[in-house]
Amino acid sequence: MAEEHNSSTTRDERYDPQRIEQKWSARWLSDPQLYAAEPHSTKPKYYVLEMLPYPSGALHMGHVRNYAIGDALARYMWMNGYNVLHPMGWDSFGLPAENAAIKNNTPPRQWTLQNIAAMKAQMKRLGFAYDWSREVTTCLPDYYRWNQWFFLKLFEQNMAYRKKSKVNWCPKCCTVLANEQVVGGNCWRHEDTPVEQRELEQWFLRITEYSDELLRDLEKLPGWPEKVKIMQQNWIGRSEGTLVDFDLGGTVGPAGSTITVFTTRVDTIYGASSIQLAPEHPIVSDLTSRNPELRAQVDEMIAEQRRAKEAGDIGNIEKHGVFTGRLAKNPYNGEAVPVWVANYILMDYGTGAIMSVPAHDERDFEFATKYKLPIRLVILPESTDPEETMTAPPLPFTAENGILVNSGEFSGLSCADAIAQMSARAAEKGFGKATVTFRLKDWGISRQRYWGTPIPMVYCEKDGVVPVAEKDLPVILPDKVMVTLAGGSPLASVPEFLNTTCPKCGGPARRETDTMDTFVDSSWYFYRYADAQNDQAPFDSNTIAYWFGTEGIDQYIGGVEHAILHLIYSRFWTKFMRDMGMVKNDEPVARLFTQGMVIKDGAKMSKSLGNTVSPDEMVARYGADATRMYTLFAAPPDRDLDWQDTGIEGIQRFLSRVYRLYTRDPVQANAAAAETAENLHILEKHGSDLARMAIAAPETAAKAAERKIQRKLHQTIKRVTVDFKGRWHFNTCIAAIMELVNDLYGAEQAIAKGLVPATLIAEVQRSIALLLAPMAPYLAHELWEMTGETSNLLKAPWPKYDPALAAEDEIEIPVQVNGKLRGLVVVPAGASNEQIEQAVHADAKVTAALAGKQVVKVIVVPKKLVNIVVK
RNA sequence: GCGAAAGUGGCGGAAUUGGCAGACGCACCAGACUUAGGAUCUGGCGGGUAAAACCGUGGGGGUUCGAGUCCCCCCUUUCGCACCA
Repeated sequence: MAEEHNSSTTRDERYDPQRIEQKWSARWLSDPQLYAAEPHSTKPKYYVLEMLPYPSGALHMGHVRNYAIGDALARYMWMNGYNVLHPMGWDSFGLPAENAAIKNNTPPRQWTLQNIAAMKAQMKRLGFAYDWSREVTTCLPDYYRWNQWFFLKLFEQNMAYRKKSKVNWCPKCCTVLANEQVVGGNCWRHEDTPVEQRELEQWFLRITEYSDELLRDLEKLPGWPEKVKIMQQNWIGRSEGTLVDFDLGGTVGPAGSTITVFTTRVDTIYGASSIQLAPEHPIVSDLTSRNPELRAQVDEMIAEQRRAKEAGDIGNIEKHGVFTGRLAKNPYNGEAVPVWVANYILMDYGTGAIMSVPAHDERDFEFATKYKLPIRLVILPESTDPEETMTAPPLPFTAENGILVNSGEFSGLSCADAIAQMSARAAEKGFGKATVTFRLKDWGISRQRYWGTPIPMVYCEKDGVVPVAEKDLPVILPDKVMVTLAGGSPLASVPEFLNTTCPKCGGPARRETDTMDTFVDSSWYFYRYADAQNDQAPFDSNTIAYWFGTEGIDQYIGGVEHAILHLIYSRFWTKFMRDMGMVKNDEPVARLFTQGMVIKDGAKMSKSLGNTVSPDEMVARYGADATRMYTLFAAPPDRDLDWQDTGIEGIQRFLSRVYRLYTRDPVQANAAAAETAENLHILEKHGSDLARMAIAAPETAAKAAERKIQRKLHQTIKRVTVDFKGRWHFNTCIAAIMELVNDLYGAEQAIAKGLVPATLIAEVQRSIALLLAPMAPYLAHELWEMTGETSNLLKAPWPKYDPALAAEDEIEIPVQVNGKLRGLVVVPAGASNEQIEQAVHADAKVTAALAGKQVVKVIVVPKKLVNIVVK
């Protein structure tokens, strides 16, 4: 103890992040208004948002990186005079809380709130500048009651409906998953657990109502990564095609029954040689009703498809099928074609029935070859040369531009024209029509779990399915629940919850016991931030209009893993709210940034690989500033970051060097400079121009030293500003500051000798504090104070550079001969081309390289380079 | 199979529009100061050479006075999609 006190004189000399960070942390925490957004302001607004975490118990490096980027941006915008909204919250419903409850016998609520407290403390220790007065915790009734409120609105608008259907079931989660939550046939949370198919009664939201708009409006999002937009586009999967009815001739099932096929290539229909049905197609049961052997084969196909789907390699199964013995009539040419059932036809796309055109589709070709079905060519390649006779292409010929042949009256048309005319014909004759199908399906939100928002519906024997009255919200999630993973919704075992009265008739009724998908919570949480305390409505529309404007959140930052799930649901929710008149913006997010992963030893950090790095440990060892700054320095933010333990030490070394620039004792520095004269001569021997000058002409030397530092300062401000604002290349911002610091150390002798005015030194010190403020806020604040500043650095104006001061007096021009570097000439910055050429010809190295050669051409690129072409 | 991104020293990465390839950092080497150094400072650091020449941005072609950067072909890695009719 005593020793620590004794060392106090030297303690201040050393960069001690723990001491500095504790000091500032205490100050920041004592002012809850510090990072508060202003409700009204004359300043321009800026809403910067990072994806809220799931409160798993501890932040990982991926979080730190994500939040370090957002925090740097928020702080930068504050310094640029914006009214910044920078909130944080907790995506706190979900399965891990239930698993933890089972494992540790801790109630989910308690477990979750403990985790939130722990992670919030971590965030505060890291110094992230959040407006905690707007904190959103999705598992608390004051938030989830609005989920329920929205559900009622959706129900009113017929946008929420109940349907029995085949759904994805994760046996580990013991609940249903949305299509978006199935990754390669497996559960998104359990990547090695195949999803099963179950038939269940479920609540769905009609996201497909917005299929077209969700696709079209991607064009309104120039601030989104192309990659994310393409992923969404693929997910929505819009496909234009034609429905065509093939008549079964009344031989099957109800008289006059038909099979409707969906095709994108109706132009090839004269080449159709069979109909292929999905094994689960409803008409198959009619077709197989008097043929048990056929039925058995179909059942085996269904089982096979299910197995393949669960194994995630549907698409690789070998194609096979079985002829049903029936024929169907092609309405275009009257031809009767055989009806087959095939294992490669999927019931959940299109109509579950296709026409098979082997000549112009690879899959059909493979199938037809196997079963020796006719392969009839009906499209020929479009010839570029009109003289050339059209020749038969190799099969299958799947190009989409060609000319129809063997297609009756449509022969001779181009494929595009034929599709239009043939679709029109179908509509006219009543056997089909042009149509659009989507891969996107309605969003199933029922979950057979406890820890989620109760769906506010009741079931009454008399009145059926009845919504809970708005005034009775929230439907509170009961605390006392035995959570188990044994099938069925845990809430069904809580009589106090389950048994209620019907809002309509007052008679006995049962509550819905399923809870909502947690992606409901995250679909609109960022609106709640803008008006988090509102207990009358989810939010006030005028407040939203202020923070969202017409384009949405100014900058959203998060991982690309949410490219489809969260981001498509959020877009849907915004469009629904807009149609309800609640918001004016069409899209929730104007600009999206997806940062790269944090990896180590070439792999994503994971407990199973044992390559995790604990933020707490890093903060304890190197401080929050170094930890944050390293995540910004090690790679540009959009790329994966390869964590290196020695890398963060380099950052800490840099911060120490910066700190020392402010603490260097002038007396000691002067003592060090006592040997200046001698040092100058040593430096001169090392080739220091400044040293040479200081001996020969002290006045000129002083000017030169001053100018050199001043120029570097302004160049640095410029580089940091441009890279920060324009490109988000924090790594090069930091590199630029490092260069400035290196130069200052290089000028140590000059400074010690008093060649550099104290005012300039002070300006440099203030500027470095300002430039570091977004990235290393603790140290920056300390340095700011050390320069004698008393204003709050958080909102101090970002430094400006003077282009005139940043400009070089002299520039070095590389000289090439035939494109190879042969010399370097130094000319005044404003030198004309003639002057440059003169200097070039005066250069010994260049003239040597030119000796005996004939100059063909001299290229002078102003201020850049000279290239002399010789023979 | 389709689509996208990437490939630069021992490593992470610079090079904004075609103009000195390798900024900055790590690691490493040498030196200084030290009782000591896992502190700090100075210098070196793509290959090659005694020094040059020369060779170098995944490979091969091309455009250009000049290519990491633009064009064509190919290879590798990562990610996304995948019987989507």
